[in-house]
Amino acid sequence: MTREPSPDRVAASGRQGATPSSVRRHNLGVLLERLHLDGPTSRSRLGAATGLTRSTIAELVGELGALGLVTETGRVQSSGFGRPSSVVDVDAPGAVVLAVELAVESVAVAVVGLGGTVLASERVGLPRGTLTAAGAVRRVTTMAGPLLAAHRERLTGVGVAVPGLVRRSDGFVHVAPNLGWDDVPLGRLLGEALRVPVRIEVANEADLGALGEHRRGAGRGAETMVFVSGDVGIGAGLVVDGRPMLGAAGYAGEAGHVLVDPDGRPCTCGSRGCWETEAGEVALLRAAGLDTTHGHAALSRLLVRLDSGDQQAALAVAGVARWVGLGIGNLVNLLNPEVVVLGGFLQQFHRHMEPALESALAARALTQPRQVVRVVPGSLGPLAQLHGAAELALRDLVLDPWAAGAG
Amino acid sequence: MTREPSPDRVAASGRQGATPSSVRRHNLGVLLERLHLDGPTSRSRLGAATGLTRSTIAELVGELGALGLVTETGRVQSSGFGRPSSVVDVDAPGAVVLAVELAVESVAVAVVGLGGTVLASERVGLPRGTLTAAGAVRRVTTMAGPLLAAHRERLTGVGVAVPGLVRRSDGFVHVAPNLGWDDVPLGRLLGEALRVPVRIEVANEADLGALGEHRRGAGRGAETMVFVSGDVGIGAGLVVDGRPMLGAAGYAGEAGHVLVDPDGRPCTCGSRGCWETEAGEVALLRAAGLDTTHGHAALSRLLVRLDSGDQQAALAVAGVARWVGLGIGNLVNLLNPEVVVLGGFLQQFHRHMEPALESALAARALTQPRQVVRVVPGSLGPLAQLHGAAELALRDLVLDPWAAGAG
DNA sequence: GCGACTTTGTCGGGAAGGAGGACAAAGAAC
DNA sequence: GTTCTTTGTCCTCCTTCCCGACAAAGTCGC
Repeated sequence: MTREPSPDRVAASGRQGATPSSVRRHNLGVLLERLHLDGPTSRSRLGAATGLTRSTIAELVGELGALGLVTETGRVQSSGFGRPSSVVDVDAPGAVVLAVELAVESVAVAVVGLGGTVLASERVGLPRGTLTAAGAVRRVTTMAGPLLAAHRERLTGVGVAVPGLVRRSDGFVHVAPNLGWDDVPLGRLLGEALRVPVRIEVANEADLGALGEHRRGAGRGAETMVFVSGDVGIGAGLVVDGRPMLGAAGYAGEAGHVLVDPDGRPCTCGSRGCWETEAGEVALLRAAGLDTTHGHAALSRLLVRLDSGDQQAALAVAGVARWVGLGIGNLVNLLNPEVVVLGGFLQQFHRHMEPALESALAARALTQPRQVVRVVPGSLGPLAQLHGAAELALRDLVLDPWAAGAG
Repeated sequence: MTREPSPDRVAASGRQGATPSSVRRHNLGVLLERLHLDGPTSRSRLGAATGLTRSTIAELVGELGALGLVTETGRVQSSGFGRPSSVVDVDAPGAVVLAVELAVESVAVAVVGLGGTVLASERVGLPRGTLTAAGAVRRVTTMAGPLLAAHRERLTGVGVAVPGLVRRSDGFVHVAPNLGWDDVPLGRLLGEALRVPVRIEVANEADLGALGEHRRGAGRGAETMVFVSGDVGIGAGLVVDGRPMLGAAGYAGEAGHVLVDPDGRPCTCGSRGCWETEAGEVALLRAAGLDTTHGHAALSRLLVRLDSGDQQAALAVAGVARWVGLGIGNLVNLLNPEVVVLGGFLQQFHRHMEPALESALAARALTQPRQVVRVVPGSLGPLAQLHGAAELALRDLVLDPWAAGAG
């Protein structure tokens, strides 16, 4: 019987001790993470960024190359003087993941490589409220097949975004109100249908949107960021100290159900005066006098009206924008983020909402934090969640290339 | 000219590479942190917790002993079988810090050693509103002198808790509304007055209360925790992934100024309907028909009434407790903490507030998170901030014993 | 009480990884 | 073309931890 690495050694919760071999793994991870997030650089810049010497960088880059994860291509003359440094970059198709987004009115699937390169993708629209769990699994399987064809060998993970409360450990969806799902073992179902020998990570849509915008979009480089996703409901994804903040059970970021008005309208959650009842899609459509049951189509009509200078529509949007600003003020006072990134319909309507939003925010947010916070629309649009799902699925590999690459 | 450790090597923001010597520093830190937080253990348990071997533990413990930070005393027979393991513990007076709390009605100073041992402490009460910045500095200096006498040699830091917005880098107090302070360079002033050759860390009172309760009190071991400090205002300190969450500018946790009622009373911050106008000390005293300007004394009278079964007082407290619960519901929905720890007057009144608070919370918090969150009174009482200040001041030493011990 | 067994501490040898310095290579500036 | 600067490679050395053997110090069963 071969001795496993002594289970009682791993049991403890606190920080672990470091060993020479863990140093190597750490350093490989640092290098790959940097390339993955910041794109190609020279070896010398890698050295400067990590504090490692040229000898070490050379050996580490060599090992990453042997694992098929990075390539060294041309040269760059960079800072004028001296010998040009050779450029090292991730080998995008060297390790790929399948990114999936299950949304209320669409399903999207993409194959994403290292560095966040989208190698192939497809999105299909659906009438709202028609996506069953079984249907979603079938659809994802069908769509993924051809996209994966060329990459099956190098598939290292699957990431799935779902608009609901998810248990990360096994991808169990406790509830997804806007899909009408309850207690769906999505991780297991997808595993059985996809038949891929890799881990399937399921996570909340707003959390992955936050991850996507933080790594690849408008929140890039921020230490602390809040992503506010305006879909049917409002959800938030939090990034703290550069890392996703999930909460004890993974349910952090339910900003839509923060109380903003004790006398407000009843909410689907059973309470009343929740932020999303005042600032959500339904509130916006109702304010504009539009049918509240047809989502994206109605929003598009509203956008057209705004662009054509419809004063009544502008007023309706400003009224909702005020509530959006008040709610963001709450987030700012509580979390003091560097940047607030807006997703979903909040991103689409940002330029129309900005004045009312900013003035409500200025009234609510304490003076000092107000000086630093920026509220910006996301830059990835509907791809934010897919990029987040890809980042989630790639995480193990990027943090520990040797362990993940060997497996 | 001696070469500094090459500044451009440290410039980068990302994760740094590891070297053999950084491994040693990391491991020393892991060991000391574990002893500091969890108290005395056997060498073998240290090994099991950190994943390091006996040989390594022996050498590391030896080095920590040589630095005067840990001691090996008796033995313990622990698990019956086998040779008893010798017990290793921090040497409490081996490294001490000065912990200071500047509050609205008192000033407290303590000398705290490794492991959180309070070696000496003193607190003096003050009439509300009489503490000037100069007065605070003078008083702290006077109080610290005799307390420090026996420990000056081993002083490694100073931590200061202030009820205001503080810039951590240099201890500049932007504003402390309840002290009536604006733009006070407290860090510099204390440095000039105390004349100690160590770093002076100034931080927000609620942030340090959170740190104290997390390391030594009711939040021990929690990965995610919210500390709600009910003083004149309401402030929160957040712990995320076991570490303090400060926000981009260090102003995170201003929960008192989260909007809970658009039609609420005007707040000192210039807005209206903030949580603290409905759930703060003033709201509580007003609801009970007491003078709102005498703080602690009035609160004590109210507590006496409650204990004597005064129905009117109980009703007034329940009314405020409802708002406390609603606000905590917001924090829970947003952050999904494992535990919410109440400090200040919220701790004192917890048993009287509990029913109304819990029922309001249950109505607001989403079902799922509600299953796991606990709302408990702090266990350190007025010492929470001092313990937090001590932890802050000891942090550098605990994380890197060699570097800090050598300095 | 005595031996068997178990766990812990110590010591010496070994391995892994990164640092440092010498040297060659590759361009820019003059 | 020469000089200067920076980069890449190679080799040796140093630090740190691991491993295995052995001694030490208890408990348990008889």
